[in-house]
Amino acid sequence: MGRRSDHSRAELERLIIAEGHAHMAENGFARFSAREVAKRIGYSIGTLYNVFDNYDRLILAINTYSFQLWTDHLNARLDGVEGDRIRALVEGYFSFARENTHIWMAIYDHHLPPDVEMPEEFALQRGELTGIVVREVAVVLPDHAKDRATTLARSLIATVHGHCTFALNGTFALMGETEPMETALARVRESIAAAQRDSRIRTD
Amino acid sequence: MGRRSDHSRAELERLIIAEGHAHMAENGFARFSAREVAKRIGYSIGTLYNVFDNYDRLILAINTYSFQLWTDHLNARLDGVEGDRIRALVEGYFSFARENTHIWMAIYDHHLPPDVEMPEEFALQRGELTGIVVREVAVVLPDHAKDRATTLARSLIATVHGHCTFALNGTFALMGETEPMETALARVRESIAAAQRDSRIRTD
DNA sequence: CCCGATAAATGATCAGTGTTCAATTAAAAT
DNA sequence: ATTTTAATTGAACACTGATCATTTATCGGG
Repeated sequence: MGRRSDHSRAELERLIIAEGHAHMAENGFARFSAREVAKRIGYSIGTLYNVFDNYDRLILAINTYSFQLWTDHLNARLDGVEGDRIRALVEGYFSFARENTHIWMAIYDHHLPPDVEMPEEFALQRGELTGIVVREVAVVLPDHAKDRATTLARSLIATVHGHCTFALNGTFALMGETEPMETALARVRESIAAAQRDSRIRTD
Repeated sequence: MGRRSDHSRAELERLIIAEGHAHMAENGFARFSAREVAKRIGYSIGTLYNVFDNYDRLILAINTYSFQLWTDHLNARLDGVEGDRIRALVEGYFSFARENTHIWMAIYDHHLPPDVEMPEEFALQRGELTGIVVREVAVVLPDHAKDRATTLARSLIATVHGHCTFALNGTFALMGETEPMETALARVRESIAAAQRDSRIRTD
């Protein structure tokens, strides 16, 4: 058939991402299939490849959408929390991963081949999550240490990420660790406290 | 052909792992192929599937071998270091990952399906790496806190792992972080210092 | 109203994958 | 020499990502 008025290019793109996302949630990265996504949306593989011209760009779009949901999840968790916003952040990181295991893992299971590049718009969307953390870390740092917020935030994300990874991939279970989230939070607290102390020394 | 005297079962197994490991190092998890490994060792796919009766068990064997090399790498790095053994540990973690990117990533790219279980021997081999870290962490903790070494070590491995992951998968580059290893070491130092302080308080 | 022009959608086709298993082959036992 | 045993094979199957000539529908102009 030719042009079908029931779906514009943009709509089709969103449809593919939505259905691809659902398929990823159900099957995970290893069993994901572009053909299956095509079936789900009721189009042929050809059409899917017209919109996303290769597998990696499709996965990239789906994973970027996951980042969007993750960002929303974090913001929702933070909204209205007056006291311990750092805890809310760590809990939000973990709970999204726990409630969307396949989705979360797919983000890190996929590695861009060197010949495919990340669209800038995607990189920006992914960066928003970092932005949230940077802002919250900045709040708990003393004035004279605010400039360290970005560096520290990136590192704390990595710390929490490592704990979250081991929690979901079974490494912690194998090691005997039973409360990964609380452990991650403890590490984050220690590093923030150290940063607070550091700057106090320099200010006194 | 029937039984060929040139390779015993055990030898064949080692040959497959060795050649599979080399193939993994060259191509990475996504482009790894059992067929290609069969070609490399000069046997048919059938033979390969007689030794490792599915793909996951083959990858499991290759990745466990990687853990063995990683453990050796860490021990070599630690050997003779009198002063800063914690730094040696973190540097060893990173340098192995950096020098064996595909190999290291494959360990975490592969997820065991629920119906395939990890052989106990493999789990033990993988646990040795943790053992090294636990011992070294115990050394720097005061006597009254030695019992916390295991818990803390697991958490510190996760911390370093998170930083290493972001260093290799491009997340840190995207964020602007340029010295992931030193950053990871800083976090580790803070947490060890906190553990040392904690126990001092309880002992005073 | 019809007819090109344009754009969207198709699916057979290709090269590759993991996996299976009846058939083959070689060695060992009798 | 013959049977038994075990290792090895590779064609076959159902799938995958990717391609692209072909078909199909819509639209603009005569």
